[in-house]
Amino acid sequence: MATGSALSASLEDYLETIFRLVAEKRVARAKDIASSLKVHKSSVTSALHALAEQKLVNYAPYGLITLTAGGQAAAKDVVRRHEVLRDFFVKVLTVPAQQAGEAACKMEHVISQAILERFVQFVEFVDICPRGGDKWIRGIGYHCQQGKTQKNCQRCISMCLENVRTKRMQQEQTGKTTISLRDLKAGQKAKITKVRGQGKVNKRLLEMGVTAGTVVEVERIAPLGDPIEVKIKGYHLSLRKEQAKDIDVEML
Amino acid sequence: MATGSALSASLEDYLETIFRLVAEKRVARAKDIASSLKVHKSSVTSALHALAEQKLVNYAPYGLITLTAGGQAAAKDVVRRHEVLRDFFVKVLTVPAQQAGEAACKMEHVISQAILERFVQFVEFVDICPRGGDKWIRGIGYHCQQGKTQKNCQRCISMCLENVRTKRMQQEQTGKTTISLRDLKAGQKAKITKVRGQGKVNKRLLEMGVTAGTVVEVERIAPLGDPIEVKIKGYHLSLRKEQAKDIDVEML
DNA sequence: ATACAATGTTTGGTTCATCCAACCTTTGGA
DNA sequence: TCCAAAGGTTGGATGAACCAAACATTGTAT
Repeated sequence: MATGSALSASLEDYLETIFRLVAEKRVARAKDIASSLKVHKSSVTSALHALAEQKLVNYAPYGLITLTAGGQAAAKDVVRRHEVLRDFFVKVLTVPAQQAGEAACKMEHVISQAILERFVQFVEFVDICPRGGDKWIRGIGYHCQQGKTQKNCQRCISMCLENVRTKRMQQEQTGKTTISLRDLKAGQKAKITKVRGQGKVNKRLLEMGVTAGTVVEVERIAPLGDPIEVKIKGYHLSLRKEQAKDIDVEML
Repeated sequence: MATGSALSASLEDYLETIFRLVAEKRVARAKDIASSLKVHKSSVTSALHALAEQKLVNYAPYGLITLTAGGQAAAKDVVRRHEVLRDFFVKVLTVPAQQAGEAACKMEHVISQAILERFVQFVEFVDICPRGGDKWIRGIGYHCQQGKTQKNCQRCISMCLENVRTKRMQQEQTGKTTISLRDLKAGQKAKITKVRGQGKVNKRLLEMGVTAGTVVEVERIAPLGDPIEVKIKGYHLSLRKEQAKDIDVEML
């Protein structure tokens, strides 16, 4: 998290691009970085020098370009800001994906930590609160595109209320509302109710934002069910089945 | 709107500051601009040269600093971006006013038109939709501050529904749901249902966003009820009583 | 009126971020 | 093996944004 001295917007862009390229093609080449960022190749060299000086990339002339541990962390932080913003634009403001990405690209460098967390919490709240939910979000979409509110705005609430009631009934029928994170399927969302693990691993989880009340979304589960990829507070996290077992959640 | 060539973030800041200072003290002095922006006074001089070259400020060495018509327009645009963002942060994300202002200051330079309008529409939607409203917003505040959802989230909906019903009954009792913008009091919000005026004045109104479906908020009414200051889509507008008479609205 | 303090401008220098052109390395064929 | 092209680097050069200190102007207090 603490990346030392603040990076310039430009260097953050380079870092982010290298991160994406490495994720995509295993290595980042100066030429690709240049064309991604639409700058001259010589600009890439200078940026690389600057990043190497701050120990964020492993750089040697004509050599392969990779991120150091610190660079990885800094890049992930930038990527997270990007994704949180893009998610918010797409999911809440219903902006087309491409536009959302472009906007996120610029805003990611200037958004403050506090506001960013609020965006995350906002999305979480919409997920959790029965007055929010996807029907409401669709209502926003309609409003934005048509410039007016849907006629059935009121009926919408009744439907929503009914949904809440139905869900509660289902929960009462199955008897338990709390299950383990391990038992979720890909794509499902849930709210964390308790983190039962102990020790330093647990502490690391807490630092990453895995705390009671947080909304977690399962992104992918590896073939044998072991590394479980989840998204929490805009972060992508990879959990072991062992860890997931000790996290209690409540379906939304 | 069309400000010609895009201004740099820095020049936008200077423009905005000059605008605020002029609004506040009638003249902008280099020293005040410098202290507002926390830059050296010599930087102000160079910025002023750049702005004068683009015909945005009236500048003569040692002379008074004022905005040209174009500068005024450009500055208003920046201020609008600032205010829309700040409003969103404060009203929707429940960020403390000062933080919201600081964040808006940075983001105002990089936000795209499209996203900005979405922010505006979002706030409008929350105003209009019975599922949104201030109770919901307070719910977000609670969620953000406490990290968890209010227990009475469901009860909240019922109350909201009741409010909607009550309001509808009130409207039925008074018999008319549509009144003139002229009849609103300061602080009241309403949704425009029809713009009855004609001619070029009307066209200008339409261009400013005074169209059916838009939410309007009365900010201030001058002593004799004539210039009515309203806020529409983040813009501050000053309307003559004559014009306001021809705008039909529906109380929210 | 004059001196001077407050304010504004110029000049020279720094740091970024970028480009261009010329110059090196590397690498994959012929 | 050798060499060309593809890729990467270096060394200016530019322009934006800034600062510090020297210099210029203005208005006002005596």
